[in-house]
Amino acid sequence: MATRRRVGSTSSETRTRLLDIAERLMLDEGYAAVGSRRVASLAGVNPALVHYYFPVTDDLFLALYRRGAERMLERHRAATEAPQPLRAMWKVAMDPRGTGLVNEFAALASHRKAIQVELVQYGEEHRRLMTEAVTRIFADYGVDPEEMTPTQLVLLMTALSRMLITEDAIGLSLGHGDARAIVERFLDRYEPLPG
Amino acid sequence: MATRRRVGSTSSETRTRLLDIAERLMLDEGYAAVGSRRVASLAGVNPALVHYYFPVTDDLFLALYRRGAERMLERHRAATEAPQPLRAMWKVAMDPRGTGLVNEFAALASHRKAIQVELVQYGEEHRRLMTEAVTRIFADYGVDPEEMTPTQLVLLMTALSRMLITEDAIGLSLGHGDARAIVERFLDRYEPLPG
DNA sequence: CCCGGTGCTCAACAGGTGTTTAACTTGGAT
DNA sequence: ATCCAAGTTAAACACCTGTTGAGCACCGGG
Repeated sequence: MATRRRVGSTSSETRTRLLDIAERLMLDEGYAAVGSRRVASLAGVNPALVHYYFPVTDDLFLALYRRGAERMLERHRAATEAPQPLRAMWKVAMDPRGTGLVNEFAALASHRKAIQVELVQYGEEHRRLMTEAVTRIFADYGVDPEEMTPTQLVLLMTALSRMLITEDAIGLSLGHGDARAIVERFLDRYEPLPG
Repeated sequence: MATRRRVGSTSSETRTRLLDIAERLMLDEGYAAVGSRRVASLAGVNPALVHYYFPVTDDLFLALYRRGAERMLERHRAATEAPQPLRAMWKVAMDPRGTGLVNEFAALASHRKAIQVELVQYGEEHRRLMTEAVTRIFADYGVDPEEMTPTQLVLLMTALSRMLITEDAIGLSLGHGDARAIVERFLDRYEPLPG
């Protein structure tokens, strides 16, 4: 029963190429456009090859998600070590590629249980790490928790960046300047720019 | 050329039922699950009937979107006339059904131009109306624009409610209490509860 | 009484999808 | 020189999709 078939190695260049294509497809046309046949044809290979590396399509999505999540985690970790860590974190959050993928996966998770589980796991870990980092930074800066708690800044950045990026993608930008100012006024107070 | 086929009346009960089913499907399984055949089978009718009311699938999506958008607009307009209008607006924004649909359509718009156009139009009108209402309310309450501008409150509510509802839907709620407090602390100041 | 329109179905076309099975090719180790 | 394993393909199965053209059943107005 269920003699598992051969599966391609994780370090294969082709595998990476397939993931790159799937990622671009997801950002350009949404998760519904991603599938073994579509990815295969864009890569100029046979659909069966996609299944050689990703036996079922959920495996493709999961691999894509994990790769993106780990990159994002690493970028945020690096941000906490920057000279102005809060600004660096905000910059990472405002990256259209990273946050765009997160948005797409959030939509996908609504009807793919395997993705949902992974999303929640990573989401909680990510939030925990961010909050811990901001807690240290706030202690350093002497931020009054009555003004803003670490959790609040983290969720504020997350919510605003997601909305701004989603809306920018469809060409809606009414009030975006004001929205950014919510976070940036806070940043100006605790991490003032040289100018 | 293009002899347009017969199209069912807008006031038909069946048409409304089809829209209701499409809406539930969209909320439960995401936009990718919505289509003429799927909707037809859930309604227990022939797929051709769906095309009788909605010649092509985009028509279904557009009708669904317009209905939802108008309902949402009306609810928000009613909220501005409530005794505590800011609280009422926040309550409307935090309704999972309405905001859930908005989220799903935002994802859909990325690869359906017709939807995108409609979404931007409605989005801008909605935001404008909300901002005007809040401007009047702020003038009434004497809110210092240094503390918060009307636009900022509108976008803050929108961004936070979208994120909270999206995440709740997949079972991620870390820090949500703190996030809600960002808005609710402001509400407490200007629209204090009786207790 | 029949005529026209409305609601609805049947059956099909044309295409897309995920997935599997077997087999081919190629390059390195033995 | 040969054997094996990895990368890759061709072909097919089974299914789901949007969409259409013709035609059915019914019902109210002439």
